[in-house]
Amino acid sequence: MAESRREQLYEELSLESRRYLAAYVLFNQAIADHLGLHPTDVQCLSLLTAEPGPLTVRQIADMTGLTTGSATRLVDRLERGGYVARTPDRQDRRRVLVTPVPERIARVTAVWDDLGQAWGTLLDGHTEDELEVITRHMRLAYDLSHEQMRHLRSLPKPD
Amino acid sequence: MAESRREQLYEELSLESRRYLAAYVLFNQAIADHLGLHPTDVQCLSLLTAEPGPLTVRQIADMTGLTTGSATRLVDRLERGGYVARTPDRQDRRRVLVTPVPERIARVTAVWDDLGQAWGTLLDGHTEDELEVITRHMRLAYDLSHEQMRHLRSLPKPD
DNA sequence: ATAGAAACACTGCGTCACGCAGCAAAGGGG
DNA sequence: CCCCTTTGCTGCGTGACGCAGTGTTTCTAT
Repeated sequence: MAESRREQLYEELSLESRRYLAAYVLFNQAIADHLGLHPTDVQCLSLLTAEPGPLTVRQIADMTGLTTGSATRLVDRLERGGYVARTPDRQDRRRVLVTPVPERIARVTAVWDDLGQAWGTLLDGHTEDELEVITRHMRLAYDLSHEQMRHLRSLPKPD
Repeated sequence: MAESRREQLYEELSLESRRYLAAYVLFNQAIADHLGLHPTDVQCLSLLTAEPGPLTVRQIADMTGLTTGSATRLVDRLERGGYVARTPDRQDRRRVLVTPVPERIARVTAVWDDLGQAWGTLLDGHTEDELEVITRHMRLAYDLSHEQMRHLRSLPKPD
């Protein structure tokens, strides 16, 4: 029966994605350990380098799920470590722009690139169609999770 | 040229997976917030329910990346909250088996199921082949990340 | 058989990331 | 001009975490 076949595929994907996501958390921790940073810091650097322009403290807070206070402390740590620099925004003088420092960031990206190479060989085993399927799925999952988060936050807490 | 086409697909997937993973972290936090738990606790419950049998404290420590001491505290919290129960292992009396409490866990899975339904409709948009492609990719990425972690931990820290 | 080593879970202890509440400065709207 | 919001920063307290050490149980080697 085709129905149970699909069910089985759903079950497999559910299980596999959980393992996949758990592995990512561990992986992020390992990188942070290796660099002497905190997982949150690495996450922040990942977001910073993924964006084209500089980010404000508030944007960092939103993207990491921290409060603005904690985001300030986060930027403090990264600035003290020399990973980022603070720049006042001329348009809106309330804002502070956080820009990555390329030379220092290079240490982090060096680790990523080293690992990215192995990742590349993994991707080489995929056809272009398959790559598109995976990318599309992640984009959909991304959109859905954001939608779910809004839904979740609008709900009352069961306590 | 097909080469740059592939490069572009790699770039897209790289970017999309980073957003995907960042969203997962936020999502996990949102669920934890909603339930009045910590992200680590939710992660642990996710792992517990994903496994068929009970886990030992050490296994939990390994799967979450915590020390055994912190894992003990984690199980303490979950036990106090009524989510899990400690059971001594008869075969190896050093070990403590941690089993989820179905009634209490139901609260968590209820959230997941509610979200899983929306996830289901997302998956309905995929063909069976596509599902297999995605699952396979995640399994490969899982294996690779574990391999990389071993590699990373064997390296000296650049400090 | 028995001493030594290893594994497991647990417990003080100190550190520090985080949320909370309050603050001043800067922007936007009536 | 006042009011309200937004932005980022700062005390303060909490608590999750790593570290190191303990007792108990299991494995190993001679």
